[in-house]
Amino acid sequence: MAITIKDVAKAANVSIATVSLVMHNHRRISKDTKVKVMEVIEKLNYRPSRSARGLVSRRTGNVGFILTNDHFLRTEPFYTHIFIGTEIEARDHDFYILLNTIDSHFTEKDQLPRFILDKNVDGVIVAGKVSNILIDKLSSLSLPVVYIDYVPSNKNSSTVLVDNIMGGKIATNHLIKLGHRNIGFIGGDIEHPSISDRYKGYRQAIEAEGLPMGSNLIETLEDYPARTNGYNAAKRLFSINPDITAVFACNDAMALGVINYLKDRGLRIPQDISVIGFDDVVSESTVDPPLCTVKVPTVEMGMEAMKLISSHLKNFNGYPQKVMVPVELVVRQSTRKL
Amino acid sequence: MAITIKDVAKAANVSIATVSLVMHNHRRISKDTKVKVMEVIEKLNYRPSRSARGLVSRRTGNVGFILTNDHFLRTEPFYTHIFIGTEIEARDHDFYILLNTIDSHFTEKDQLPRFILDKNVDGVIVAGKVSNILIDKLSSLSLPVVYIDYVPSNKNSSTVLVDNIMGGKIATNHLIKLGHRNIGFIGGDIEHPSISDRYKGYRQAIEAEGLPMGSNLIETLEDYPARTNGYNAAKRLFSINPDITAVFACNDAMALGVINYLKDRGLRIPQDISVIGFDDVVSESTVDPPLCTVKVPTVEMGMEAMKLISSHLKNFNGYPQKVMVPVELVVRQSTRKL
DNA sequence: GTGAAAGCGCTAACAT
DNA sequence: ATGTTAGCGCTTTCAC
Repeated sequence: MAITIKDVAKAANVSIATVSLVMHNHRRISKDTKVKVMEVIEKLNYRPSRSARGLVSRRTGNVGFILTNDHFLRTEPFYTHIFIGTEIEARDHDFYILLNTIDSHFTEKDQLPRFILDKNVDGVIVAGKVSNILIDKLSSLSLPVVYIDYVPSNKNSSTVLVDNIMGGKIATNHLIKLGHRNIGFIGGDIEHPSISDRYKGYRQAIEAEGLPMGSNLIETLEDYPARTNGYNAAKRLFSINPDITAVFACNDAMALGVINYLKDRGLRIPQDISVIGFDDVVSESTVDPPLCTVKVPTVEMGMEAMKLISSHLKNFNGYPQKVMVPVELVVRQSTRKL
Repeated sequence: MAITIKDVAKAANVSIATVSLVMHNHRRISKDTKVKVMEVIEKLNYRPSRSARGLVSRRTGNVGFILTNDHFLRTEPFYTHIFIGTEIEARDHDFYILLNTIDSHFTEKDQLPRFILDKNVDGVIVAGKVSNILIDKLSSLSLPVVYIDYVPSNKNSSTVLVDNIMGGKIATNHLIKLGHRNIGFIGGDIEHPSISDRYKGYRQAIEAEGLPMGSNLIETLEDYPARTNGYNAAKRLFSINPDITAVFACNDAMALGVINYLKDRGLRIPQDISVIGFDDVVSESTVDPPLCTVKVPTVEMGMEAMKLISSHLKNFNGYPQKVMVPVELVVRQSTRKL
């Protein structure tokens, strides 16, 4: 039988109400009793029952984490690292994270995640792009929601976003500083806000330098960014403009595809062409040469989201907040000075 | 205010006890009332409160998932896929999975996962190799524990294991069938049961065929298997025995290292050397040529573990069970007929 | 076969 | 500043 609040009360010679007040460090408790009770709690190693607490306080102490299954099953650890970030931060806030993957094409007919139907979460974190139908359903729920790495159609939610514009600039400026003047951009679904922002940063850097930017330098496909797409995009890009000396791929997966294509054409990286990616999700030794990229602090993003949820939950802070996390250039051997 | 058991009872014109009995499909309930109550539950969309249930039944409805943080943060999705498998299966058993990563070098001083200290789980799933100290602590806890992909020092626990011996045989036989007679094995930490079993399978296949197996064909390093290890191991292997025509690497990460080494030496794969890996965690288009490997059904392993925990929890089935999951050859272009 | 009622461990309103 | 107490929603004896 586990230690209950009664055991603590008895051992400390106070009422259970006092113990409860101490646990929530209520102001109207004398220093002395507080210390005394705390000592007993410590000694008995008392942990309050989450069920009992939940029953009376109508809080579960759980936070739901929603992710599309293709995002979770991706070989790149981007979203799983965000997930682990929420878990790490949750420890400090005494929450537990419940994961639920959903179909990427969530429709009107699909059920909401089980933890919502079960009323088993106090708030929800959504990572990555999800369907507007889901977003609408969530926002009609009066549950705090924090979006990570995606700007929901419903604008007044809290978000944790990557500074993609800055990242696009940083990547492009790196190439410019290395002396490149003919820089290709390879994007995925340009409708995706992250991709379009990275492209925006690229444009800004190019224009700031007064470099030429014919439309032949941009190649975007509608499909989901993936290596094969990167391969095909590179093929098209170089057929349009063979004079390119450096490529900025909108993410590492595409960059790998670009590298594969260039290698197949017998070109060397970085001697013939410099390549830079985005995300830093590729293990350094997987690809030869190691990929120069822009690092996204995935674990920290998860932590930030958890902090936001927690502040919404604890302070009844209803104002949506926006957190923008910085990115960082990671120089590796896939780029070189011209 | 959410629907409670009282609302259902009132609407169905029965007592709350009856509703509860129906929910647990108790035998002593007449068909008629059962149908009637079920209809009301359906109509009102009633979901019992997990807190209330937990309070009285002393069950949380949660299962803990323990993983070392380096396993979770690995770029290969092996353990994250196992994790998602437990989550998928948990839906059918009405459990929630709580994740907790721990340090790989869990010592006497380290705290047990928070969900255990909080008594917030009914059972625990442990994936991958963990320290004996943790295993001992867990087994002294009177919580059902299921181990995935690792044989705990404490032998009488339930386990979900990969048929590594069979996998080693399958991989080696594939190479033998292609005409290879001089086949190298590259292993990681041979102390690790998975690795040693794969090696065992390799030996069995080689010996069954009456092929020579000088000790020069085996190269095991003590370090954790990783690409750099694979690279260095290949270097040593080929310096000892330059006549090898095919390499069986104990996992995909090592295989990538082997491929990198061979490419650096100017050898072509599979024309000059065939390479086969194990695990199938490398995206097909990441490596050139696509890696032939032995697929481990990771998601299914997670599902099996959840089934075991659930059966232990629901049937008070105390007998430890062992589930062995089969592996499967995945033929891709990194091997060829001699 | 069904209902009444006790009680799980806790919080919070109200008493003192 | 601390104690008393009602009651959160459910399961589970025990009556009937």
